Amino acid sequence: MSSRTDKKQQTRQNLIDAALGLLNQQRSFGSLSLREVAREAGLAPNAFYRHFDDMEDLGLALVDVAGQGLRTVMREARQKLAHSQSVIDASVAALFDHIAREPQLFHMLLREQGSGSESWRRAIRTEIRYFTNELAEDLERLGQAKQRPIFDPYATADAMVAITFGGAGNALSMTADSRAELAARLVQQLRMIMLGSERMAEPKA
Amino acid sequence: MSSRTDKKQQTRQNLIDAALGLLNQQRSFGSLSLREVAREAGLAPNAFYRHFDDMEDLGLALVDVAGQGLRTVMREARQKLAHSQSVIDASVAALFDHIAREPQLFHMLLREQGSGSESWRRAIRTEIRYFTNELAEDLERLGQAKQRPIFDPYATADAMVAITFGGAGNALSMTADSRAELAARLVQQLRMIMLGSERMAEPKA
DNA sequence: CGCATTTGTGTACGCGTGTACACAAAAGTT
DNA sequence: AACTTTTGTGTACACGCGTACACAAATGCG
Repeated sequence: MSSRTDKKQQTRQNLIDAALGLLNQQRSFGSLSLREVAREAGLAPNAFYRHFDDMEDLGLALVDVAGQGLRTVMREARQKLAHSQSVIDASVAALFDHIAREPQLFHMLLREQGSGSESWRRAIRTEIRYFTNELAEDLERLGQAKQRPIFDPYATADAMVAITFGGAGNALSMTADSRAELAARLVQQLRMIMLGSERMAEPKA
Repeated sequence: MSSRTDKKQQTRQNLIDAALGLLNQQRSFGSLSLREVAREAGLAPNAFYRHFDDMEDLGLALVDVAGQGLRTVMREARQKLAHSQSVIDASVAALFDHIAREPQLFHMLLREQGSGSESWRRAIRTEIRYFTNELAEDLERLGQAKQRPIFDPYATADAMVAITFGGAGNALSMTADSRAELAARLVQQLRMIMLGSERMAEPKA
């Protein structure tokens, strides 16, 4: 069975890839047209409706794909952790690798948090919160292991994520060299947050 | 003289206001049409060209307006500084005031950093860098005054700006209550950065 | 096989778009 | 007062858009 199901999945994927292919610094998802995406995917405009209700529906699918990719990166970063010097170095390196590999997905996730429909924005925020929560747990566990607890793990993780994603968003339109500089500065900034959070957790103060 | 010049400036301003009025969470600047803006401003479509070359030109004007507003807020924050407890509290409060007062301008500046033409993005980045540089100077001066120097003032200021603007971007789609919570967390996070930066500047370490 | 379902095509529609052109009314200039 | 310049209008065009409808080809199922 499922020569048909397979093919359907395939052209669905083609539509997703087509949309991603059209996204770059100049173009936001909101400016893509249904016909444009269908054309890019080699389909008649009407065939689009066999796979998605409308462009918003496609957009939600894209957020989903991007979110899965992000979570994969997190896992990779944790695996590398054992062999690397610090969580921070490993995480930043993994993230920047991912960005270099699939910039369009990040473009979506980072740069269109503020546009689009309500459900669209909520989906993106959910993905990022997911990311933040897992980092918060990591930080807390790590702090206990090191006997150096941190202050308000969620706020700390949130700050780190904000810095990292903000930086990553800027990295999208940079040369490889500038990216390396940015990554180095990011590491410093994350260290500041880490140290500051530890300091704020110290008794007395 | 200049009954004409005045009137021209006036309708130009009308076009700018019309564009801002059309911007909200759902609508990005890139999705506005020339006709739409002209309509909102009570003008025939063609009259648009008497004031701007095209929509991109209008966009650059908007960035300019937003940037001026931002710098004004900075100055206000510095003036309040003397009467307030900390730079951080004062700055965050001033910024959030401004956001509540003119959300559309911030929507533009914060949420469309990553879309639009090259010149558009560069203009926005320039405005933010301006902001960051002035903060860096403040931090350095303050550190010397307190005998508590900070580490790499620019990187520190950059981290603070990233956090603040990231938070401010999220605040745009929040209720007043949530905003207050967010502002409180922001203050904590900025303190972390401050403390961490001071720690990193400590000799030996 | 024969019929039903699914996936995709072609045509057609009404609409909003950017913008070109010709023109009107007002303001500035001499 | 006679002119030029500036600001805005009205009409018109070709285009891309979303989507409705009728139909073709392939696949799945009895």
